[in-house]
Amino acid sequence: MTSQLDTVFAALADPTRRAILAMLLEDDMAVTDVAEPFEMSLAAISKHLGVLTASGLVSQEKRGRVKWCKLEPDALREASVWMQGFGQMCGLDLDAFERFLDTELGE
Amino acid sequence: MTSQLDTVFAALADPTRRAILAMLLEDDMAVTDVAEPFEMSLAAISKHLGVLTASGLVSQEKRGRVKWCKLEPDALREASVWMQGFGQMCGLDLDAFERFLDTELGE
DNA sequence: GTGATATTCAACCATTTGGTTGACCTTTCG
DNA sequence: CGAAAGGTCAACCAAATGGTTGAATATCAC
Repeated sequence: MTSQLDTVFAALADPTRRAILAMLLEDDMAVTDVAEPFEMSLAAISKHLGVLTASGLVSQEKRGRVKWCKLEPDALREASVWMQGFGQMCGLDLDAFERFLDTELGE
Repeated sequence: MTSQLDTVFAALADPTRRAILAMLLEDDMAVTDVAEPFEMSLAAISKHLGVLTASGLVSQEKRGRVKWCKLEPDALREASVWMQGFGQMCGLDLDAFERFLDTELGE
């Protein structure tokens, strides 16, 4: 029973994967283009994208021979809500926070 | 050069460790008391606390034969900021977020 | 001092992770 | 058609992770 929190935090724990997410912030990208700036094999990047996809942080859609990678920021919500329970937001009304996220992120 | 983000997110990726953090939210605790509700050895919990301490999320202080564990919520800040950056880029209205925090935290 | 309590250490084990390479499949292009 | 481009798969490897035991180290209580 490995929760969404487990996989999302684990996905975020790797600097290469965080860099990929940052790149996808700009725009959707093909796997090859994601791999380009990194000094590791395409297969390695493909694995990282697999981890990100499994966590829900990225979605992939194949069009022709190109597989497009798209950021899915909604997957960060659960993790974000969990983190708000700590730190400077200690004592925050989590229900209200969730309602806030709902309106802000739409849906 | 393994960054703070790496270790913090990695620490958060384990459900046992998240549960420990939630317990420490209530109060400081001795290692043995932290371990009590879990169905694993004390040594395993000691290791988890080691991971949490290495990440800065927990500090430990030995008084007598008891080692007290204390939550360090400040260690979450960097990770929180990183995640908030995504919300920002993804269209989250940070001003509204700040207003939300103001009302939630009072004053 | 003896013994119980609190905690870590060391060795071990199975599994996962992050990377490599080379073969493979599909799609596009000339 | 044949060749190149886009990706994945499979096998392998080293290192890290998460757990176990049993011994070791302090400290406290009698």
